[in-house]
Amino acid sequence: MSRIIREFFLSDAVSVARLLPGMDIVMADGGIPGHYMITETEAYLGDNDKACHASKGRTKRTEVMYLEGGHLYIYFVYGMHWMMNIVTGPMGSPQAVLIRGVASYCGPGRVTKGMGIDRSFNGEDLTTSPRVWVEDKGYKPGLTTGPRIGINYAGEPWVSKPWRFKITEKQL
DNA sequence: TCATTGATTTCA
DNA sequence: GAAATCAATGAT
Repeated sequence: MSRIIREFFLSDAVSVARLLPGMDIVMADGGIPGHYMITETEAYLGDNDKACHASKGRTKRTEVMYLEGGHLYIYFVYGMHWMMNIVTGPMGSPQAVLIRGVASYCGPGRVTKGMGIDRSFNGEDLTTSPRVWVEDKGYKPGLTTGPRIGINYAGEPWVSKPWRFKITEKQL
């Protein structure tokens, strides 16, 4: 096992988002145990990025994004779906990588549902938590980049930033 | 394509 | 306190 160290998560969100696809999220206790390969991510650059929740200012919900990289940011949208993000960058820099997809699951809402994640994982530290962490399996998949989804409200130039990263080959 | 859904945020 | 918002999904 090779848990990703904190240093990795202290990079900027775009760099982390590029490297995460192909790695495994390992769920131990507290959720549905298993390995979940990340297949799709999106980068959110906090204060610079109008598409990021934190760009509007620090609130109770977004304050997790201001922690240093390696923490989970779990939040609820549309009354149905939990979204899973990994905070990146140093303390005080609200960046995060949204996990849009993992192997065997389709959309972002399904990720957390399938893994059994709930709000108790908000603020979880991936570098020290005994129940969830990320492993690098050494798999370097081909990646496709594209604009992010569901952020039209952010306006240009954010809507067209190629900050979405997806494994080229269809995994199932 | 459209209705549903509920935590969070914002306004009075 | 009450209303509007929203990084989506599933049914139609």
